[in-house]
Amino acid sequence: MNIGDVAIRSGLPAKTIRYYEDIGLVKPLRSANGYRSFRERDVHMLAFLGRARALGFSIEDCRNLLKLYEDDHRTSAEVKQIAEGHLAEIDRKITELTEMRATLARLVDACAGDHRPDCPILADLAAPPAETDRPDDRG
Amino acid sequence: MNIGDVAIRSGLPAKTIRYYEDIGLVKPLRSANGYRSFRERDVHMLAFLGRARALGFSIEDCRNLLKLYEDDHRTSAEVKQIAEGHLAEIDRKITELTEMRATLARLVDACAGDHRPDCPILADLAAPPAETDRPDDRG
DNA sequence: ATAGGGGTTCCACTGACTGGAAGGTCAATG
DNA sequence: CATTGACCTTCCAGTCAGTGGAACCCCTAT
Repeated sequence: MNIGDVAIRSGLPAKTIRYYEDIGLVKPLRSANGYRSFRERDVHMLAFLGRARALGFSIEDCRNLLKLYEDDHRTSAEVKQIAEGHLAEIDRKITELTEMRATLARLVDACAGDHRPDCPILADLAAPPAETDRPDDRG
Repeated sequence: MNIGDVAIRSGLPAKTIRYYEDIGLVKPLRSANGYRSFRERDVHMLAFLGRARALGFSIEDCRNLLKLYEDDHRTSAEVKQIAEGHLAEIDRKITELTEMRATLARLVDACAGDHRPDCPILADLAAPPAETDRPDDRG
């Protein structure tokens, strides 16, 4: 099968598939005319990669997951460890974004958004208020 | 002031400060020996940039925010628009990550994580279950 | 013969830095 | 006066996961 058909069947752009070959994730055969020739197994692997990437796994995670997938002697513990690591990373990102969101939403809320130049958003970026809510907070 | 002191005062690595000069965000003077010479205003701008970046604003957003900050004729509406755009982007990312998290957590939960090779995580990546919960679903 | 719709390689670019090499400057010390 | 060490400089390469484009080859149909 040529790359165009594989792109359709795997849902990945042809460019991405070539890139995945470049970095050794798939190893399609070559036809006499130099075209890549994909077997069913390759298409399957590419679809696997597409789904793993959609879940946010890094390419290196994908490489390891694929290796485990192809390994009859794997243990589910190995797979789970990768997934848990990624889950922790996702949680870290969500936390970070949620904190950003809270600050930003507060500032946006405080901003009139009118024709005047006064702006709490810029004021905060220029010099965020010290945390002196409580009288005893670091003096 | 030399770049090392500015790095300490602004909280940004010297490398980053040089990069910010490279892309035109700050324009420090130069001493006779070729060293960058930062004024108070430069330090102030770099701290501003550091806080804007910490809120996740892109460099281009930062550039525009800084321009507005320095512009007496700005309107808070312009600032608010940038912030709201960024807020929407953050929300988009949180949504995306939350969806990934849900799927991944379900799979991790279903995985025994033991010595056996059977693994629902790999099974899902290989071929996610079709959405045929309801009998009439595209069946 | 030519047009088109495939395919190929290779290079450059993205964002926002970061690491490192090779070398210049300066204050303090022996 | 030479040297050490901490600072500074520029420039190049790498990160991550692709994406865009140029220049060119292959195959089929007309």
